[in-house]
Amino acid sequence: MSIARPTDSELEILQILWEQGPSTVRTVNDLLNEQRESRKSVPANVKPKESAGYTTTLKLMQIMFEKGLVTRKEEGRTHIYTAAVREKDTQSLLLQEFVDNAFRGNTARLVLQALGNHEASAEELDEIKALIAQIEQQQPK
Amino acid sequence: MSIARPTDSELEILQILWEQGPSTVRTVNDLLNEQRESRKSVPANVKPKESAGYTTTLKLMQIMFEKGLVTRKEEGRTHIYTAAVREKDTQSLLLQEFVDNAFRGNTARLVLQALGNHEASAEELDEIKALIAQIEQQQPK
DNA sequence: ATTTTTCTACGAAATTTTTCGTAGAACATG
DNA sequence: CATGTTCTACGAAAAATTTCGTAGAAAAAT
Repeated sequence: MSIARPTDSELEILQILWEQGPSTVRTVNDLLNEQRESRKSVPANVKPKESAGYTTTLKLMQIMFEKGLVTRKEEGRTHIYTAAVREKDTQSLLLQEFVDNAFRGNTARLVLQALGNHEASAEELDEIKALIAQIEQQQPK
Repeated sequence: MSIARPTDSELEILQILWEQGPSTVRTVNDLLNEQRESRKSVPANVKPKESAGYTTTLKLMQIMFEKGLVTRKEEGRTHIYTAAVREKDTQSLLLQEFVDNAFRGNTARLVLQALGNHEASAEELDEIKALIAQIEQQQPK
């Protein structure tokens, strides 16, 4: 069986687990709401979500457990949740899907669009140039 | 009022309108199902959709009309639909949302990931290098 | 002139995703 | 120990998206 695709809400929780490491529902819920609060001011944000109730987050994490997106272990009365999928792998999966849906599989156009929209720093550009050079090296011609 | 965000199914229809230009529901539905049929063989495809019934596509396009994603004009008994949003603008919107959700706004990482996953051709790489050079020119240092 | 096909409109079922209320157990606090 | 807080479990409502059935008008085919 392959890795289940996380929904948007599930992804939000995974982000926190990746960043924080193993956490309780309480911690995840608190951080989630902090983030949502601060993102309200970001102009580029289309539809900022409201603060999530505790049981909402709990239920989501239980579903993620069933799907195999997270593992958990009992620590006294509470559960400690850990991401069961790697950030890179998940991003790769979602990116593949996204480039198919929105760019018809044309990765180059996505990259160009991303670079075009975005105020790229010199460091970022250097990083990208380095990667390109590396790819060119591997597949010469 | 801002541009409504298309759902996945709506995006699929927009893709066809962008590619074909103004079309009837019949045409869109036929092409849609052709595409879905051929995509079934693509291995990277997670959950290939089934063939869509005619009224399903009709209903979707009616909804898109209400949302302002498409315009239409009567041509005898039938309607000719036209995309009311530009492909670039829509991609830009969706990309912004995606990079926020899946990469926490880190565009550089998305670009690196995209280049890393993808078998980039020399032409694509050249194109990207050219754009980078251009950006560096505009914001020297 | 019937019958069959092809449209639109539209309500509503089916699905998927998200949110929440309630209940009961464990724990903490006074 | 009584009271209030904090857990999990779980059903089910709410919301968002997708799919489809039915009806009626117009057009095409027989």
